[in-house]
Amino acid sequence: MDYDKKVSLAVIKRLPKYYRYLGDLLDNNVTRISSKELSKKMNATPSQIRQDLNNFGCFGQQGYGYDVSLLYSEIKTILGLDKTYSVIVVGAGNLGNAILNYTQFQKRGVSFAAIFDTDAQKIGTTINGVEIKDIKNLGNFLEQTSVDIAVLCVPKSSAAEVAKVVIKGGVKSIWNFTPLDLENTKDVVVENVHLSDSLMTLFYKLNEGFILERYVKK
Amino acid sequence: MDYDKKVSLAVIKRLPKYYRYLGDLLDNNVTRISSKELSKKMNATPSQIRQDLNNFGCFGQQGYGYDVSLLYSEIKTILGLDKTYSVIVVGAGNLGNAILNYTQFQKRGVSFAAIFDTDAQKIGTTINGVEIKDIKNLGNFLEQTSVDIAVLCVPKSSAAEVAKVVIKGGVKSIWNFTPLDLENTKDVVVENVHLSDSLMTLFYKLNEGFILERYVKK
DNA sequence: TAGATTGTTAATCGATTAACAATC
DNA sequence: TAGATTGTTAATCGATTAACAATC
Repeated sequence: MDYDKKVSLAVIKRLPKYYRYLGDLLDNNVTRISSKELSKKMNATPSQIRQDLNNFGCFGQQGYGYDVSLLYSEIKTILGLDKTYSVIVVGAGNLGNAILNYTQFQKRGVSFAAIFDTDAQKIGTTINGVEIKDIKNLGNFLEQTSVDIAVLCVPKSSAAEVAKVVIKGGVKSIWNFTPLDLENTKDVVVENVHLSDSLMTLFYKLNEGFILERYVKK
Repeated sequence: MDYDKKVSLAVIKRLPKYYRYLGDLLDNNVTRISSKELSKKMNATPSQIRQDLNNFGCFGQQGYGYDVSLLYSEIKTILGLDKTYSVIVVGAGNLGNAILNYTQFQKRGVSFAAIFDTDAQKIGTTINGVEIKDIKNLGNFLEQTSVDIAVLCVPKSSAAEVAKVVIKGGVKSIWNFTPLDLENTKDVVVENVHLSDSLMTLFYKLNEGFILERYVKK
C-alpha cells in the first residue's frame, strides 16, 4: 500500500460521532449544516470538522455548508456500513450473550455465523437463533468458513490461545473484549475494548481531586 | 482547584494498562523491572513510561529500576482501586445483565446498590442478588441514597431523561453505555463507552485499503 | 454582486521521544 | 568505583486551531 498517508486514528475514531450527529439532523429534517453549526452541537471546532472531512474529500460547498444527507451517506460508506460482515462470537458468557442479543449490531450489517464455548451444557443450544458450537471445532470451522470478525469474550486465561487459533484460521479482524492486548498486524486488525480499563479511568476521574492533592506537586 | 496542572487524559488512560502488566509481573514473581524492559512488553518507549509515572512521583531508583510490588500498589491507589463504590445500574437489558454478572467488577470494589428498569415483568425480580426497582422511583431512591456511579444501559430514546434524573439526584459519576454523548461537568464525571462506535472503527480498519483507494488522494 | 462558508496553508499547542546529568 | 537506570530538560513530532484566499 503506497498512499500519500494513512488517515490518523484520531480522525477515524471521530467518524462514528459525526455519523450519529448527522443521523440526528436527518431525523429532524435538517437538510444543510455549516461546520460552525455542527461544531456547536458536537463541541468541536469548525476547523477540526473541516480538516477531518477533507481527509476524505470535498463534501461541502463554499457559502453553503454541507448537505446533511450527502455527508451522512459518504460517512456511511467510509465506515463500511454499506457492507455486511460474517461474525463469530467466542465465549457465550454474559457479554457474549449481550452482544448476540444487541439488535443494533444486526442493523449495522453484522451477520452472526456461529458461537463457540467450552461449556458442554451450552453446546448445541442457541442464542438469538445462532448455534453454540464446541470451541474444539473452532479451527475446523474457520478452515471451511470465511469470517470477517471474531468477537472475543473469553476469560483472560484462554484469550491468548483463542486469539492464536482465530488468527491462524484467517479471520480478518478481532473485536477484543478480553483483558489481553492484541496488536494490529498486517494479517489482522484489532479493536480492543477493555471495559475494566474504562471503569478504572472513571474511578480516577472520581478521585481526581484527592489524587492530585496527594501525588502531584504544586 | 489550583494545581500546577492536571495530568493529561492520555496518561490516565494508560494507567490501567500499566496496572495489568505489573499484575502479570507479580504473578510471575518478578520483583524489579526497568522502564526499558517494561517498554518492550508493553510496546511503548522507555521515555513515555518514565514520563507517565513521574506525573505522580519518583517511584523508581537510579541504577535499579522500579520495585514491581511498590509500583503496582501506587498505581492501585492512584486508580482508586483501594476504595469501594456504590453503584446503580439503569436498564436491565442484556448489557445491564452482563455488567451485573461480571464478577471482575465486584473484585474492583464495585458494590451494586440497585437496578432500575421500566419493564413490569422484571421489577421485583433480582439479578445476581440485586433487586430490580421501578425506574419511576429512581429520583426518590437517589434522594435517600448516596451513589458514586450510575451505569446507564438504557436505549437512546430515554438516555437524556435518565441522565437528567441521575445528575439531579447527585450521582457523582456516570459510566455511559448509551449512544448519547454526555459531557464532564464540575458536578459529574463521565466515561462514555460507545460500543457501536468501536465496532464502526473496526469496520473502517477492515476496509481501510479500499477506502484509502477510493477517497484519499495519492 | 455581496455574504457566507468552504478548502487549505500557516501557526500553535500538546504529547511523545531523545538526550543526559544526577545518583543509586 | 563502574555500570545501570532513573528523573528531567530539550528536541521532535503530530494534532489542533487560526487565518484567509478561493468560490459558491
